[in-house]
This record gives sequence, C-alpha cells and structure tokens, in this order.
Amino acid sequence: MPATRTSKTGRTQEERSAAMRARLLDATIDCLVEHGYSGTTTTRVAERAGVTRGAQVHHFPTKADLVTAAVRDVAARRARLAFARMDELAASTDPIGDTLDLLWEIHQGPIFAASTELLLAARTDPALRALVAEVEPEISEVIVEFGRRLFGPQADTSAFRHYAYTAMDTVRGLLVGSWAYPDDSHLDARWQRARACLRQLAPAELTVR
Amino acid sequence: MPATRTSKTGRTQEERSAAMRARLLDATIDCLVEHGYSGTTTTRVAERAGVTRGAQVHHFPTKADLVTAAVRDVAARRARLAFARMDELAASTDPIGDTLDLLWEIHQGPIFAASTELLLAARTDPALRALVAEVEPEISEVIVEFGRRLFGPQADTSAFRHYAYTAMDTVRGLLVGSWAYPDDSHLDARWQRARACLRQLAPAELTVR
DNA sequence: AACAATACCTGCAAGTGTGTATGTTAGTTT
DNA sequence: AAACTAACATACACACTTGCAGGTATTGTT
Repeated sequence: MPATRTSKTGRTQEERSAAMRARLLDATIDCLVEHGYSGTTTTRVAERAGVTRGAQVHHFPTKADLVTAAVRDVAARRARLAFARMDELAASTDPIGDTLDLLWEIHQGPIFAASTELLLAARTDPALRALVAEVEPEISEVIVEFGRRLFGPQADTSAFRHYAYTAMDTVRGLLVGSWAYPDDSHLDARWQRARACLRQLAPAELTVR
Repeated sequence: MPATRTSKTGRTQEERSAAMRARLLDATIDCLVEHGYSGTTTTRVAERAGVTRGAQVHHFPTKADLVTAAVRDVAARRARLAFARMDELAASTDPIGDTLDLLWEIHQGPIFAASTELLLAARTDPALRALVAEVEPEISEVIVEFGRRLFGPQADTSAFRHYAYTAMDTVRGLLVGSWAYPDDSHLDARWQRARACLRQLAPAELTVR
C-alpha cells in the first residue's frame, strides 16, 4: 500500500504513470489528426501534452509504440461506447438499421483520421506494420464479439462476417472520399443512400437474439 | 526547327525535357507506393530516376509540385486507358456492370496507393492541399465526361452523379480495407458482392446512349 | 561564330526528427 | 531512515530533408 507519504503530491506511482500515459495518448491522437503521421513528431506530442520528451520516451520507447498505443486506446474507448448502447439496439424496432447508424456514428470524430494515418504509415513501415498486425486482430475480435452478443451465433457465419466487412468498407470509402471531395454538405445524404443499400443487403434471416 | 546539330545526342530540348520529366514522375510514383509520402524524399526520387537532384528541382521546384504532377500523370494515363475501352463497353450486353468492373480494374495497380498517399498528405499540408484542389476537379471532370459519352445526357443528372460517387466510394473502401486486413484472398469475392449491390442500385432508366 | 536560353550538376546551409546516455526527483520497500 | 526503483528532465549525436546558389553543358537563334 502507498503508506509512506514522503511527498506532498500524494499520488501513487501507478496513478502518476496512468495520468501521464493518458495525456500522451490524447496528445498523440490530436497530432495525428492535425498533422498526419509524419507530422506527429515525438517532440510535438510531448510539447502538446505539456511533458518533456524524456517522460514520453520513458513510457513509449519508440514512436511506433506511442502511435499504435494511442490508436488502440481510442479504438477501445469507441468500442466501450458502442457496447454501452447495446441494450438500446436490442430493443429497437430496426436493430440492423440502427446498428448501421451506430457504425457510422462510431466512425465520426478523430478515430477514423487517426487510424487511417496509422494504417497508411504501416503500409510502408515494417516496424509499424508488425505492431499494427498485433492490434488489428484485437479490434476485429471486438467487432465480432459485438455482433455475437447482439445477434447470437448467427454472427459466426461467414455470410454475417462478409456483411459486416462490407458495411465497414462502405463507411470507410465514404469517409475517405469526403477528404477527396471536401464538399461535406452531402455527406450525410450519401450515407443515407448507402445505408439503405446495406439495409436491403442484410441477410434476411438475421434477427436480434 | 532543330536544324543545327551541334551535339551528338541529337535530342531537342523539348524531347530532353519530356523524357526527364517522365522518368522523374515514374520514379515518384514508385516511391509513393513503396515508401509512402513522407518516405518519398526528393533525394530518393532523383536517385531512383538516375538523375541528380539539381535536375529534379529544375523541373519541379518543390516536392509538392513533383508529387501532384506525378499523381496527375498516372490518373491521366489510367483515364486514357478507360476511354480506350469505351466502345467495348457501349457494345456490351451489360454496360453498367462492365463499367463497374472497369472502375475496379482502373483502381488496381499503383494508382490507388499513390493517390491515397497524396490525399492523406494533403489533408494536413496546406501547400499540397492547394495543389490537390486544382487537380481534383480535373479528375472529376474526366469521370463525368466519361459518363456523358457513355450514357449521354443522363450523366448530368444528380442521381447519376450520386451513383457514380457511391460506386467510387465502395471501391475505395474495399481497397483501404484491404490494407487493414491483409488477407487479400477474399478481396475479389468481396468486390463481386459489392458489385452486385451496386448493379442493383443503378438508376433503372439508365441506358447506353 | 557568337550570344542567349534552357537543361543539368555540385555543394552547402538551416532546420528537424529520432533515439540514447546520463542526471535528478518522487515514490516504495525493508 | 536508508536503499532501491520507477518517473521524469536535460543534453547530445547522428542522420536526413529541403530548397537554393552558383557553376558547366547542351541546344536554339541571329
């Protein structure tokens, strides 16, 4: 136990460590979104987090570690957010449609830009690639688990998996496209169209558990 | 006319210039694909093209110029390739389906990786962004023109445009996804599914001109 | 043949990014 | 309270990138 109060701050090592890591990860995501992967220099991250570079390197020895940890972190947070709304979906009159909307919603915010930056960087950086290869199955597994809890064993069929992938591809495509054609005004409308298509495409026998 | 043959090479300035530019642009695309945007250093490009950096900077004063020119170049070449197959499409029994397949085919090869690298870099780099904003409408226009020639004035309806965008988004999404999940084996199968969906989604009244 | 213009080369300056080595402070253990 | 460990800070070395200045060679013009 943290018995001896030798100092004034009164924070245990673990608390300090966790707080520091959180600040660094947040700063990293911000940098990824604002400056892209190569613009996310360890120096800049440290600055933004209000931390010295020494502290940063102590927690994340290499840039690859830092960035993957950051993306893993937001992904996990978004996942928790999704799971928190599971009941709502199960009670819905159109669970599939609502799940699609949730998928869209989850992808809003910094997560998509950040993870795309990571992904594209990993495409050509072996060190990153190795780390991403570790993280990616975790994320996949979370998605599958989500489906399993919502739709039961049907989620383990290959048809379901294909469907889930297709849905995610569609969302990704729309969002990448939104960078190419910065006319964001019709973005939601286009999602509505795509959603309608996906809704129709859903395996007919799919029912909420 | 290039009358005076003062030298042995016998190449006109314009020829020299064009050849040099071509070599630089090709090398740039290769680097984009292999090393990503930030890994595409002007030094590396020059090396790869077998040219000094001085020559490179003479033709493309800045890195942004070089890279956008390169992407514009491949895009143009792919477009020519598409136009070359226009007759084939017009004669097809399923012109829309075949056009979708052509769209997919066009996106294979280096063009997609290269342009995505450019796009993502432009997302956070103002100088690049400005150049991309110039190139992007050109590309859009080519696509619209293609549609217009194949489907006539129907291509100018907003429904058609939305459809074209959706199709392109789908292709992009699939390909970005293929980097996230490096299991390329099912990629074509997934395109078949997506294609089927898009085929169905096509404006019913759409006919070849 | 002489002059101008363009293509191309060499070398450099300034800035930046990453990782590491080494010192200091705060927390933990006995 | 002393010894120990983890957290954090400072400073540096090495490599690398970009854009530019100033020179040489090739082509076009008169």
